[in-house]
Amino acid sequence: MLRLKFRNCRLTSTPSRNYIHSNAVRSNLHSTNLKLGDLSKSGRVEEARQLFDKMPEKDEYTWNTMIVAYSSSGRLSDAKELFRRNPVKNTISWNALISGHCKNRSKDEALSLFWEMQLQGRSFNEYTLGSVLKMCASLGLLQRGEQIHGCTVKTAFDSDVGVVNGLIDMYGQCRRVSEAEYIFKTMPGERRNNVTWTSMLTGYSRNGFAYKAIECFRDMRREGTQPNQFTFPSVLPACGAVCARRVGVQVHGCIVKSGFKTNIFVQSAVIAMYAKCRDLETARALLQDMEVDDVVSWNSLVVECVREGFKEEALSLFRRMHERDMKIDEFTLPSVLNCFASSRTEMMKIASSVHCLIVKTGYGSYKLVSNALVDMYAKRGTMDSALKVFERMIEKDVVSWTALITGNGSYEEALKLFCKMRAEGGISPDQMVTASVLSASAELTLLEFGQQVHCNHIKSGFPASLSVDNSLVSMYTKCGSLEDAEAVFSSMETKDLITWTALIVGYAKNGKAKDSLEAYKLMIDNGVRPDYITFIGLLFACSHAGLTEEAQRYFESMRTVYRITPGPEHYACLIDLYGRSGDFAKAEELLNQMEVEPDATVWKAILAASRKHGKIETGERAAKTLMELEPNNAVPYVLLSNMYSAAGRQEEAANLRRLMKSRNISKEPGCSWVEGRGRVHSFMSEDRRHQRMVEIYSKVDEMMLLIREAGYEPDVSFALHDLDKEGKELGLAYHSEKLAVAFGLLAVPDGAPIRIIKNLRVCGDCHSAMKYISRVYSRHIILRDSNCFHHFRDGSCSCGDYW
DNA sequence: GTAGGGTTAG
Repeated sequence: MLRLKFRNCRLTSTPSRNYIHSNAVRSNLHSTNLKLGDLSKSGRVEEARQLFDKMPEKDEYTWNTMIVAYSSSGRLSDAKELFRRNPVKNTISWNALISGHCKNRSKDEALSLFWEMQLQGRSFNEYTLGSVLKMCASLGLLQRGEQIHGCTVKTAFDSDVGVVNGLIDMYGQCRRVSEAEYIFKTMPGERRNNVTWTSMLTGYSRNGFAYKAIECFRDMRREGTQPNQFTFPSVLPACGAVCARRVGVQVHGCIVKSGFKTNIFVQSAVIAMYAKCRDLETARALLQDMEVDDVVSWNSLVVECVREGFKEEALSLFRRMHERDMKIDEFTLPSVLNCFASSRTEMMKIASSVHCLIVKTGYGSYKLVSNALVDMYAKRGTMDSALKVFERMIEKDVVSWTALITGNGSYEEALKLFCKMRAEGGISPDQMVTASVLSASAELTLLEFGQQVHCNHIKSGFPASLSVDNSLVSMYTKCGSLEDAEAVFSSMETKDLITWTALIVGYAKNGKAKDSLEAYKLMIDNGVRPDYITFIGLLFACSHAGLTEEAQRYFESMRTVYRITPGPEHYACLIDLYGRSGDFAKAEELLNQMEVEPDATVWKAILAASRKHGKIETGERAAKTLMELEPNNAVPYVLLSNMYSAAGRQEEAANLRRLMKSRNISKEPGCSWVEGRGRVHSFMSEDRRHQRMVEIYSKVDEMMLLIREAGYEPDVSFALHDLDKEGKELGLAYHSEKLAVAFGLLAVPDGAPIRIIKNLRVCGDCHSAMKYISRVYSRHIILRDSNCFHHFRDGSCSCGDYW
């Protein structure tokens, strides 16, 4: 009000001569300032500097425009120097300088200018906050961003829509979607502009919340806000991510109507969307119709062709890019390299020529390209080449490590690499590497390690991912921790075939046949089609629970309902079941009916059945085939020799043992291990290497005493042959699994289950002892042997004494 | 008339 009055006053008074003169100068200055601004905007900084130096008179605007010219072209020290010399500094001068540092990602400098500004008594405003927030967003500086958020609340700038937009974007880019959502939802609806909507949408889309992104797009239009060239490239990837082609087509229609059709960002996103929705034809046609050869659009199509397995098409696109003299970039090459990761060996020649091209063109120094090279070599099993590329990389990121970890054939090596990645610092695991490491932990049955990876993943704040959740379900079942597997399973919003199958197989291997079949029923009710693996789980469950009729029914439905040809694994389960339930003839009949070549698993089942039924002839056939299939396996020798002994054919038994010796085949030594406090404690039979050996042996003695009182009788048929009775009993007492359980009783806290893993099948005497131990000590003992899990609780075992 | 906020390709 005051200012208005003052202005009016000036306007009504008669202008003096001096005033007219100064007005003329001002108008001259004004037009030069505008010229300076134009030069700055078009990036002609040197010309701007020359003009600035020549100007006889300068005002605030002149100085600020020149600071902007330097600042936005990255000449930060020039900007700073000019800022220092500027006699008419104002808030805009500060903002211009800070914005330059923010755009240049000089975060320390930018933030210290931000604080310095305030120390010098100059308050920041909505523009300052906007710049700094954008920098926090693009660098993922969550803590700084939160600090700035605090400033906006204290100074009430959080009512400025530009600042709010910056906050939403910052939280979105720092993967804090719920914070972004909270700010978005609590602001008055009428204040949201299209930047607000687009920022929220982008937050959803980038963080894997595709459906929410699509919903956000609909709400935006419903509220009457027009989407623009920024909105479309954000919503389209969300449609692609969930294969929502119909929604994608609607968005496409909206684009055509809105006139953003020719925008290169929009167009490339449309092509990518169709390609992701497996409509390569439309994608190809759109690419053909484009007025310019846009490398991004071509790249998206190459990527999708690779993903859909059309390698030839991808390579031909790549060739055509060459022919059209398009600039191949660091995004084209990784997709092309992906073609070779899983291709035939003949293709490696082309792969080598692409690698040469990369070296020649200097693209080897691009992270994306090197990552793809590491990935390709690792997946092809040429780890030395992969490591060579990896070690030469200056800046390794989580993708580089993932390529190395996932491609590695050895699980142990994979975990070591993962630990190394964590130890070298600065790199936090993402969903891809988490899923991969969880699978490796599962294969090695490292529950504690898997749990740590799980905890880390929760803390990381990544949204739910199907592949991580599936790996978790699988890891927990493979480590015998069904409660945890169930907890993850029931927390999952979407489940796929892999999820259900992991649970079905998991229950089966943990002796929970009923739950396994129940889960199968639920899966079918949920409209999920079973596959080859699902049926292995189901038949395994049936065979271990003696459910002959059910097994036959499932086996039939495999072929008749789901058109899946049964494989050797399925036959092995059924043969095992018949053998065990006493129907040897059926087992043999099934063997002869097999459409596929029987493998070692099938012959092992036949051998076990023959042994149980004393069918030496079939046993001989099975054992001999097994000796050929697995020349280093001692099992067929031992089992057949035992069958001879049992039939009183001692000489043949001895011959077989001699043959075994002459072929240098020995029984794989039994080994049991317990995981504890980040260490694996392993025990062999009569092992005396452990640090707490004395304690462990006296615990074994106590154990044996207590369980004998409870009714346990040692079964010396499982002991070595050439000892007297007492020696045999002692030998039994110090079997690896008994040492492991004794250690577990000493080291595992009361109430927690003792988890043991054994490389071979558990010995019959140990199995019986474990049952007693679980009762006498009131402990849940979980023993995973080479075949399945045994949950010993209160004197009985989940396997129903069959393994 | 000077300063801030949203976008595509692995």
